Amino acid sequence: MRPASSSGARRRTACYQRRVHERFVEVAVPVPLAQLFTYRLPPDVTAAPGTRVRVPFGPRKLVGVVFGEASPDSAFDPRKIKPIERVLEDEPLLGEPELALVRWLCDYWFAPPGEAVALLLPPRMAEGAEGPPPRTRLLVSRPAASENRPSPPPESAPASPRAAPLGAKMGAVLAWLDAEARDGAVDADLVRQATGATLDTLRRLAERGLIQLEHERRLRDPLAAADLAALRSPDLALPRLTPAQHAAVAAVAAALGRYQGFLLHGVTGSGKTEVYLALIEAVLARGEGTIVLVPEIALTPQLAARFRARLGDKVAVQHSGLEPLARQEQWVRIRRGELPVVVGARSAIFAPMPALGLIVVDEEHDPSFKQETSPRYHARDLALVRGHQAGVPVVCGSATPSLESWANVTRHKLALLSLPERAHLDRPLPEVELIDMRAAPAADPHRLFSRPLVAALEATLSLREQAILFINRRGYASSVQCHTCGEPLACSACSVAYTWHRQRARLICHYCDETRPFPARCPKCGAADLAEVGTGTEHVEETLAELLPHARIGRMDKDTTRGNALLRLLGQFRKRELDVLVGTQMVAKGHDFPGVTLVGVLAAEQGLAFPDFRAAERTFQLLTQIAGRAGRAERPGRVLMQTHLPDHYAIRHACRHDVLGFLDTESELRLARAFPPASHLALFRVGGPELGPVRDTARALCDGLERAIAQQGTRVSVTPPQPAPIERIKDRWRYQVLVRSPTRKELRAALEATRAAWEARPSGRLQIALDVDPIQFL
DNA sequence: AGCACGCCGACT
DNA sequence: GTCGGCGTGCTC
Repeated sequence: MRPASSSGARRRTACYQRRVHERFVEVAVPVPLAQLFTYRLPPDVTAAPGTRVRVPFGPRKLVGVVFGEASPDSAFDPRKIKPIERVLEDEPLLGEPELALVRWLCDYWFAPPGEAVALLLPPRMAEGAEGPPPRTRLLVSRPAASENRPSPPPESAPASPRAAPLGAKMGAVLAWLDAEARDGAVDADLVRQATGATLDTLRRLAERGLIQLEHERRLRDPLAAADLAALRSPDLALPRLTPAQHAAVAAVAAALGRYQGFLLHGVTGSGKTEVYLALIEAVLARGEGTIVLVPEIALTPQLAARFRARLGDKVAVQHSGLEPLARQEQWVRIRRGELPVVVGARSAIFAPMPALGLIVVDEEHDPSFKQETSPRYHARDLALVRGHQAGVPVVCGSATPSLESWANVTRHKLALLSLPERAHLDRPLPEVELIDMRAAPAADPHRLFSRPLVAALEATLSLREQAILFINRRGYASSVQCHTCGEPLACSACSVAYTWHRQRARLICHYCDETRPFPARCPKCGAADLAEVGTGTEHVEETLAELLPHARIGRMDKDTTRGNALLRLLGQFRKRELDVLVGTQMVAKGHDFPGVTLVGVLAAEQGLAFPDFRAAERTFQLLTQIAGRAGRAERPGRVLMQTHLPDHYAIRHACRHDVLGFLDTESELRLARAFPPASHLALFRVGGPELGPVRDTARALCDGLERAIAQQGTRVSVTPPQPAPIERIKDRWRYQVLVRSPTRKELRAALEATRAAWEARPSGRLQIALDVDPIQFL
């Protein structure tokens, strides 16, 4: 022991004690920076991980989330550490499991923690708002006693306000109530609408005791009862499982209570949903909850309705169009355990489900599970992580599994469950006929329809059956070209041709939404020689109307499904008020149309030319899904696929419904070309208003990566900077650098080593974005 | 992402 | 003479 003067020792002790009592926490602050910030906890203040705190951040105040205790050996200058200003709640809002999931996300996708925690909170609460206020509605009723009560004596009339003469509005309200709502209460809004009375009138009536006003607390129900009735499909009530379904349910049920990943491969119509429902019921019986992830587009209320019909009001539905307050309220109710089933798109993986028992990812191959804006993450992959962390099984279902999941089956990371037969349908999958458009006789001058397809449509209609026509392009023409100079009309802000929308009579850029009228002359050469090129849904609809004048035709694409129009269209088609539905890939997803016996595909090869190594996979999945739409009820189905590329393996395998054959072929190609799942990718996107700096930044990034790789001696490779397939969007140039590695570890090492280069914001209005496991390459 | 600071052009 | 353009740097 070192001797010390008593005063010095005392000073040291005091200092030491002060430091011991000082506690620091790491806070995720809502800024796009890939780091946590350390704050001092004021004395006697505690903030467990998952608590929201208000903190000073530069010149402003922000609401962040406590991630954990700061490590004492933090390199950050302790004098610069600021204290937390306020702790927003006594009990942590977020649980440790959810925080662990977000930590994993940040680590794997290099995402800013501040942006990632926001995924865990409903919209307003991330900004510091309190929990959702209870929503009430005002109810109006006549007091029961008033009917028998004698009218007030006339002599008291001038003195008592009760007896003051009733205004016309007041009288109308009373009359209306007596007529329409003798017993029970009515929504005040309804009364006001019917009688034209104001809230003030109602209040005055209430003061006189002539009516009664009361507030009723009500829950926001995202799925109105009306939708349920309209969409209930007739074959819902068939809970008997086929042997294959039963085996799948048994396998997963046996794994409840521990982690196990499953790939449920079931052909279209094999009843995967029935398997999910049986499992969810088993999980509910254990007192646990289930998260069900569905692709964005499949969030047609149809699936939700089916879950509701079976599971009642235990189901939370997360809909992208859900109002913030409704979403907030659902979040609270899920957290309280009142809604043990959550059905939602990718963000539902963050649902605050207590006692999680199972996670289901339906249509696991769907690209919409990948978020394409920061924080970029893949919900299917996160589902497996959450399942692993929580120790619960995860079921990924698809008729056309992704190559990634298929590889995981091969590597024994996922257990394969197969539903080879269509359930409750004595029909095999429909026969698919390929029509080689290079040889087939055309039925119309534009050669959109082959004669066999038109004949099949006529036959279908004459039997009073329905058809779906699939063309994966919206608008009328995919471009407008000058015959004299050959230039297509292009958007001024994007390197993209305008799409011609004849119905709106506008040329529209699908990337920046800029529109302009169809010019009389070519803006380049002045010739009045502009011609439509390439076919979209509008053109198909129009041509079909000419070929089949008596057919009732509906069109379903992004342009016709604004707001509630999608539901209306689906309802009309289901009720057979339409004979033919022309549409983009929307028509392929999940809708169950019992009356459809014919499916026509207009350009099966469309999409194969995409500059994306998954182009064949996408096309195969889309065609297989479309083909599965035919003949789902009592009648056999028929599929006709028109194509100019009848020999392509994606099309051939789709025609034979040969999923395993496609997966084999494609797996080998991926291996040969070193693309995922045979390798791991990361994509850097550089964007900015001027080409030069963008290209230079991409170049520098590339050089830095190559130096790091050489130094590390790994097998990672980097492509030279290349313009993105769409080189310019919204007046910004776009370049990309692709990093490829045989192992995840080596990929990460290269990315980590160059962190400083891509994390710091480059000068100017340049930006660098990193996308780990990219899906979208445009 | 904000927000402040700072250094050069056209206006009350 | 100022108001304001957006380049640059920082945020525990």
